[in-house]
Amino acid sequence: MIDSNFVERCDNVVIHEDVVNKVRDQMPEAEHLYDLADLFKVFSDTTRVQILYALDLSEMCVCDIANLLNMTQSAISHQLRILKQVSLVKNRRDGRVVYYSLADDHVKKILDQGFAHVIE
Amino acid sequence: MIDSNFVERCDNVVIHEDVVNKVRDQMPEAEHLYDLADLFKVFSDTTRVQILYALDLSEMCVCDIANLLNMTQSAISHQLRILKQVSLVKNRRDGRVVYYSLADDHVKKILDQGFAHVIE
DNA sequence: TGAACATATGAGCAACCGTTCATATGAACA
DNA sequence: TGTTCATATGAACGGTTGCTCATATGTTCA
Repeated sequence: MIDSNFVERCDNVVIHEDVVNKVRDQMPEAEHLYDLADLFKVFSDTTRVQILYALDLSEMCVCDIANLLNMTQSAISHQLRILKQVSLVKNRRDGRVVYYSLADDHVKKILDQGFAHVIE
Repeated sequence: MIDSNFVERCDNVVIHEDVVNKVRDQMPEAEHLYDLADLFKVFSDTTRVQILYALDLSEMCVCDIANLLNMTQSAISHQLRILKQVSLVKNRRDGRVVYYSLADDHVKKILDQGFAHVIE
């Protein structure tokens, strides 16, 4: 039960001023939370999640991924560009073929943490 | 170095057929990955991330959150509805006031896992 | 060098999303 | 009971996003 005094009407100021002040003090920096939402945004598309899980199993070239997911080479390439921009995947060139793989195992940890919540 | 034979031209079938088949076998169910992307979608908005971090610090009513984040009561209420639909927050009513809190500590784990990646 | 091929990329479009605005709901208090 | 107030919600609008299509880039090989 919250016992802080009702300071003002809600549509003007706050109801529980002390609670709001306490939370405001302890909140992480707004910029960090903005970056955090941006990070999750990358994980919020089915195609990208599928790509990341595929790359966790094996490094793959663009064409293989396109065939695995039954999608256009262009669509996959666009998504890989996004994943690379935020350093979730890295790539290496071997002749004409470009192989992609996960940038680090942190990526998998984030995926798995969410996955655990989904399969329950 | 991947040593599988080049089976077909890329724009028709696959390059590394064995790799694609192996990955296809080991991939999590497509439906799970779809749900996973949907879960991350909820975390992919700054407003919702701020709400979740705030609720981790203290249960709060709609009006307090609106004031904390300097946003409309309506906007916050819409977002809380989304968070409740996917069971990330719960609420209790006390008279006219509705207090929201995190549904479980799994939510914080997902946030923190991402946060660790952001602040590095 | 020129043809073939894997990949990258820019423009454009349709679908989705988060906000605002107006209004409805539901509880308290006079 | 009627007014007040906290919250909920539907419609609408502007911005974002993921795909397609066309084309560019860069490497190989004849």
